Amino acid sequence: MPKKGYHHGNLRQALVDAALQLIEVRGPMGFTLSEAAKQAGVTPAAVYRHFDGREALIAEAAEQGYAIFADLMDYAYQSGQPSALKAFEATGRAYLAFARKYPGHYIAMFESGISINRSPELSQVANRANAVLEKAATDLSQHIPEDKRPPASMFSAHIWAMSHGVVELFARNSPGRASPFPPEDLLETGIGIYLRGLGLVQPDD
Amino acid sequence: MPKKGYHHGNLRQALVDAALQLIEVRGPMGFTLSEAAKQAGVTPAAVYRHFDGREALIAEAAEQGYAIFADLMDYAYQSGQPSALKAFEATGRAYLAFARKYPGHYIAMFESGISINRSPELSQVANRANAVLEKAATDLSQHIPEDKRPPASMFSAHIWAMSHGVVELFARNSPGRASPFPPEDLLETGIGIYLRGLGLVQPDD
DNA sequence: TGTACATCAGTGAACGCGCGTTCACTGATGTAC
DNA sequence: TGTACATCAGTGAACGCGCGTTCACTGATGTAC
Repeated sequence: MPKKGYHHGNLRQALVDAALQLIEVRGPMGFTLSEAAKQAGVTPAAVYRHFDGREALIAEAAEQGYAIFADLMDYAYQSGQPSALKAFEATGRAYLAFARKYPGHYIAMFESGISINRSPELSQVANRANAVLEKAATDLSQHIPEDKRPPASMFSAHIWAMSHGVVELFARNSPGRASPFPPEDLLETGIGIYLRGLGLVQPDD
Repeated sequence: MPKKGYHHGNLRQALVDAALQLIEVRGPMGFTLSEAAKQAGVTPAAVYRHFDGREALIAEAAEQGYAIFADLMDYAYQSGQPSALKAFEATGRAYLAFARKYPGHYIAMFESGISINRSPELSQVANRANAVLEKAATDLSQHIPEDKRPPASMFSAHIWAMSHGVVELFARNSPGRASPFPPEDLLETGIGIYLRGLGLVQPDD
């Protein structure tokens, strides 16, 4: 974060980065605009040159998070092609990998309390992320006999819920609530059992 | 909340109740000691007659929540006996029912950031709640062939994760993130598919 | 039953603090001539 | 290349606010005699 004198050069992004780090360390509500400004080497008032206020800064952090998230999910999905099953499993892993690698973004997105409908840009990029998971679920559900096929959106909601639950309960440093299993294993086996329940993987695999 | 004059009568519990309501409305960090005191009809300083401070008040709310939670889970478990399957499914439903009926407690327990190891009493009652779910999982896993039986604690972690995920993503009023399905249905079907994956319910059920 | 007194729950004023936000300003940058 | 000037990113002082916490106090309660 080199300060080049009076003018910063790239303050906007420096503020977002500072916010992300603070959100990660202090929690979604422990984040303060003033501290983010200080960390970027700037007066709190300077923030207002780039953002409408505290909330707008968090929203930008979340928006960038959703963009990374969507890219990651999409990459995972592509990497599993042409197997619908492999693609689906890869997106599941990508979810947890994202939460681990970008905890600040993850918190801004899911725990900061900002509404997804705050701005058109935000809701658009959030929907893009969601669409990847739903696409993977739709592909996969083609392999289930039509009459016992659950709606793909339900299917993806199940996986999303389990992934999110694993992250929140076991992958965050919630003191004293550590699982006896690595979160990655927990999610992998959980999704495996779920898919077997759908008849998508063989009982003896 | 009748104030009986100078002495309140049951201020301690009134403060906990006020805290719960505020936590529910304002979020885990939006809660303030001063506001809870005001809502209980009392000076902020009066809180210190009953609690060591802000955190202790939240911890008490969480502790009461865990106690209710454990009772509810236990009741559900008992109500399903002697069928291990029915007992297990009932505990799953009880999880969501608790989150819906006691949102303030739920948030204090899982989203306020207080550590479960803050006090022996807290960790004890939290473990009691957890133990019920694990017991139900253990019972049920007896019906799985021994060689392909996952550890019961993994099993219960899966269900816990999915339940928690459904609550956080779809049962809370996260604006714009509403599921197209009622959370209860989502959890019911999700657990159903998972149990089928374990070979515990028949494919044609 | 009535009085004296110990207990202790709640008061109210005060504290220092950091917050988000505003405002008139200043000084670095880059462009026009 | 050098100068004048417009632009605008960041300053720094100030604001009002509500927070958690402390303290010496007061007055209601309930018990001993």
